[in-house]
Amino acid sequence: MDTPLREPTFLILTALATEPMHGYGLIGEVAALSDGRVALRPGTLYGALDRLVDAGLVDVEREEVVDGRLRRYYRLTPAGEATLSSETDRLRRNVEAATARLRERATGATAPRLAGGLA
Amino acid sequence: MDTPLREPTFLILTALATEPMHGYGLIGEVAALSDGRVALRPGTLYGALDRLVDAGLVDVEREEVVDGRLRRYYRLTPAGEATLSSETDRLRRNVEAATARLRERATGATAPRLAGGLA
DNA sequence: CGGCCTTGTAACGCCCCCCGATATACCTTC
DNA sequence: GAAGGTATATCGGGGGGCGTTACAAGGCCG
Repeated sequence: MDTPLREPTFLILTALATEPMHGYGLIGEVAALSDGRVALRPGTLYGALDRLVDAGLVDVEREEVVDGRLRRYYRLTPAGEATLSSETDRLRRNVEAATARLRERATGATAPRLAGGLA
Repeated sequence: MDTPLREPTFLILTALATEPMHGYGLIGEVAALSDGRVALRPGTLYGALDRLVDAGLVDVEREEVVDGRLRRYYRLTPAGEATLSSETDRLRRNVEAATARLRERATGATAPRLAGGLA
């Protein structure tokens, strides 16, 4: 998994950063994190969790049965924390670059810094 | 296009925010923007540009022939600027959420705010 | 008792991205 | 002046994450 994380995956890791949660609970947590913008469906969620477990970014902390339903609790691994951290940095740099250029544009500036500069 | 932009597309829009550029030039500009992390290949670039033009986020400003080679200059449209702006906001919120949780975790805090804490 | 809620499973298609190969016309090199 | 490299754009194949839909199974509520 050297591909950059997509939004659903990123938010799942973020949700798990605080404390372990079970799959279905993540649906609500991710929705809360994203102000309701990202509404995960089961197919998306469990597919992503399986991939994350395969990649070693997340593991199963425990399973319990509540009211006859299985609850499987997922937890962020140290590798998952490292990945979330570096992905966050990557996104932050992109946000800063875009913000700078949008601001520059808004003020009508006409002096590009990076453009075509270094071959 | 209500799907979130992926990184290559996002960086292309960011590169175009400063001034119109031709396709091949964008390869270098996106590389510079991302500190060399994102090295677009022609197939990726032009595919993305075609999709962006179809979506109305980018249009062709002009074409010129230099040294017998065609240069097609692409420009950010108002819709493209709006999209880039809102995408940037979205990313910023994600970055802030992840940063907060990672910091909370680093300091060993055990008081989640959003999480279904009372389970 | 019947229907809804909760939690997890399974199968299928789409779309974006990645890559490699190709076309062409200059410019350099010998 | 022919051969090869460079700049610029095009085309087609393939893969992986995500969305979607349907389904299973057992409690709770009316």
